[in-house]
Amino acid sequence: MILGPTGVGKTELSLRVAEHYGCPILSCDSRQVFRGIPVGTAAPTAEEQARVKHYFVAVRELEEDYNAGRYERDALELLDKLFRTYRTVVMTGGSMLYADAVCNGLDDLPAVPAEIRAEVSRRYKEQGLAWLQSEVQRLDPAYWETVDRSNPARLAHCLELCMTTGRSYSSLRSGIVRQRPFRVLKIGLARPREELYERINRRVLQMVENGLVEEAEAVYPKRRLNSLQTVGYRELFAYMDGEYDLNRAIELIQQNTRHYAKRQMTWFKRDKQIQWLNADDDYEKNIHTIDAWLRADGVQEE
RNA sequence: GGUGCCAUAGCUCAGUUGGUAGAGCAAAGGACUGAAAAUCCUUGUGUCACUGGUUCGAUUCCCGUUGGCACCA
Repeated sequence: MILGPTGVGKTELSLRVAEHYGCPILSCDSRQVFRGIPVGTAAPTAEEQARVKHYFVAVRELEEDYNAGRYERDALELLDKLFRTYRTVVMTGGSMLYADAVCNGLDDLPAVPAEIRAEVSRRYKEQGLAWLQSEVQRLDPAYWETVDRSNPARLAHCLELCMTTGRSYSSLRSGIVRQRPFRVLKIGLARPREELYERINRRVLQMVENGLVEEAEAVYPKRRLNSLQTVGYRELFAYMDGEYDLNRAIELIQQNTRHYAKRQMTWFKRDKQIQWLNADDDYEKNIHTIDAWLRADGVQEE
């Protein structure tokens, strides 16, 4: 598993590693799964996909309610097939909830019916955070003790499940780490912060040159979809709505991408299983290191 | 050249009837079990432009200097 903040350079290293082992790449990216937004999500290009077989890139419609749970199931099913042929496969991406779902597993939760979701979001809009808080307190006092009480997304999710199942959300959470029929080597790609931020800034400008604005215009009618609550699109939608000019939108995309990278990094810091590589080192050297790690783990043999 | 206004945190600005100052944004740190590129939490000492004066005490009042803006020549 090759991890790292957005813009560090995961794509090229992953391609080289996959070529080295003659294996496919599974994208672990909550936005690249969708069709229609390749530029803004820095999805692997046609040329890159011609080099190595990719999975989970541009395979879902923007309208679909894709999420970490579905990704976990899809990825496990695919891995089961792939491991019949390959000794090693590469998973790469920066969606850490998705990565954790694959490595550790999520609890089995039922799908929330659309009506319940709509009901919760309507009452939240009408009655605000206080309503979510008092409902969680009432329906799931145990969860109330541990939640981030000012986070509407967390509270709403708890309520949705309480209302769907008739049980408390906390009773559905086991926190069990699943055993997987494969071993995971987590490799982090690191780069000095300042350098990362410069790369991000440059990449955003490159995306605009590659047609990001046109891409956003094409999906503008679908802007309310969850799949489009994505850095690069939200800012351009606001620009199209006349909230600010294009230059401001671009500045905000750069800034919000930096924020996103920072959030990813706090996730990485917590995961002690990650072994780090320097993104500035040459590919030969990094692949050699990865090879050594895999051999030490007994995964690859000489 | 003259007159007026302005100069406070990286940026935009508020404020102190004289007792050394605070918001938003940025930045940094953190949380995260089906919306996760989402969502949320925490963190504000800065020669209050510079020099001198008045004062027990000046970022606050006064003189001057420098810089910016406006108007008049």
